[in-house]
Amino acid sequence: MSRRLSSSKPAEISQAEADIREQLEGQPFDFSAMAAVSNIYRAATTVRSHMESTVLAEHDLSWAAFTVLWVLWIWGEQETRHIAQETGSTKGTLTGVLKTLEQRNLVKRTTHPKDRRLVLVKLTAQGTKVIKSTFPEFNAHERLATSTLTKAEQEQLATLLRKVTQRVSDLDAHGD
Amino acid sequence: MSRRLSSSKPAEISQAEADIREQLEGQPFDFSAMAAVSNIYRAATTVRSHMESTVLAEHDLSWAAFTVLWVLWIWGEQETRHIAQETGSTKGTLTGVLKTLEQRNLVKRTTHPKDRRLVLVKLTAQGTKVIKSTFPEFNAHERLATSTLTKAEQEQLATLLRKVTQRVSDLDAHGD
DNA sequence: CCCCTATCGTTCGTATCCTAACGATCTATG
DNA sequence: CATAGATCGTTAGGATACGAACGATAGGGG
Repeated sequence: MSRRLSSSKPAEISQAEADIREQLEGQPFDFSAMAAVSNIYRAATTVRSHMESTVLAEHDLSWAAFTVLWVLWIWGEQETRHIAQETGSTKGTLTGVLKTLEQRNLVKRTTHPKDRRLVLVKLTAQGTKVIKSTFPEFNAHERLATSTLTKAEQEQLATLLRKVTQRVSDLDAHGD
Repeated sequence: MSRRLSSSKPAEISQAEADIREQLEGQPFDFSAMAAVSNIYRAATTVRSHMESTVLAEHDLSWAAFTVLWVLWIWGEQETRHIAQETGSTKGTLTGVLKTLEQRNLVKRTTHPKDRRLVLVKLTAQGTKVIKSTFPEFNAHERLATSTLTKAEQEQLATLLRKVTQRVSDLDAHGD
């Protein structure tokens, strides 16, 4: 929500909490839940924009394009709908990304031989080359980004985040 | 990066790691760093879209508009540049958001009396009413989203994320 | 007192991404 | 077989956000 909730100075965070409680005039509210959500969002935008302006810019790839190449690289030829699931983007978005990637000769689209509604996507030799050279650099930046955490903390961070994602997905699905 | 890295099934995550290592052909890479970053991004988009489609849609507010109102509510009248810092959006984006909010009579813009380059923004009575009614509901959803974590885990999550954000900000600033 | 530089908010062009509507294709049912 | 319903990818339109360029304003140095 606000930079102050992501501050590295504990005093500033405490002060922010006090400021909020003052405005709320005694109404109950969950500060730790708010701090967690705020920081998820802040960290995500910070990391993403860092990646886009460094590694991805060098290789002229958008975040979405990189993710698509990566999924195809690791798991091979995929139907468009599965790529959408894996990358977390919608079909509509994917159409545009795949169009661009195909124009740049990084992926190849073919209609499924058994079901002509489906489209199969796979890396070209050029696409394989690009992702093979981009990924190690990308991962090096991920390593840098998390280098102030111990390995155990990195794993704990991922675990906690999975629980949040899972919980929200359940809420969206069941609507309760 | 991929849904599989955010899976709630440990076996699926382990399998994903194995698949990646296979493609990498022995090249070293940092899985826990990747898992952490992937899950930050996944959690952020999941939570944000949940908020936008529930609480914020009901009150007809975008994520950015909500954040602006919240900052003004807690910390009072602000210069535009400070709002940009707090909310983490650019000046250009903010101009648009503020324009919309002002048209809806939720905020009021005035030029700074001492420095005519600056624009001061504050909530109107209507704006105060809107954020006062929206925030408790927003916070309730934040509480729901993090309800599978203990309070200590929520705090730990925020702490770890702050370290990542801080680290990446430092990287961007010093360029090393 | 007058430029030179810096800073602020706005504007404009561009990129990304989502939703809704659509046509093509497949499948189940009778 | 024929047809109704479901599913897939594409398209079109709109919302959001960023960065660069710009005009207005302020403050320091000669």
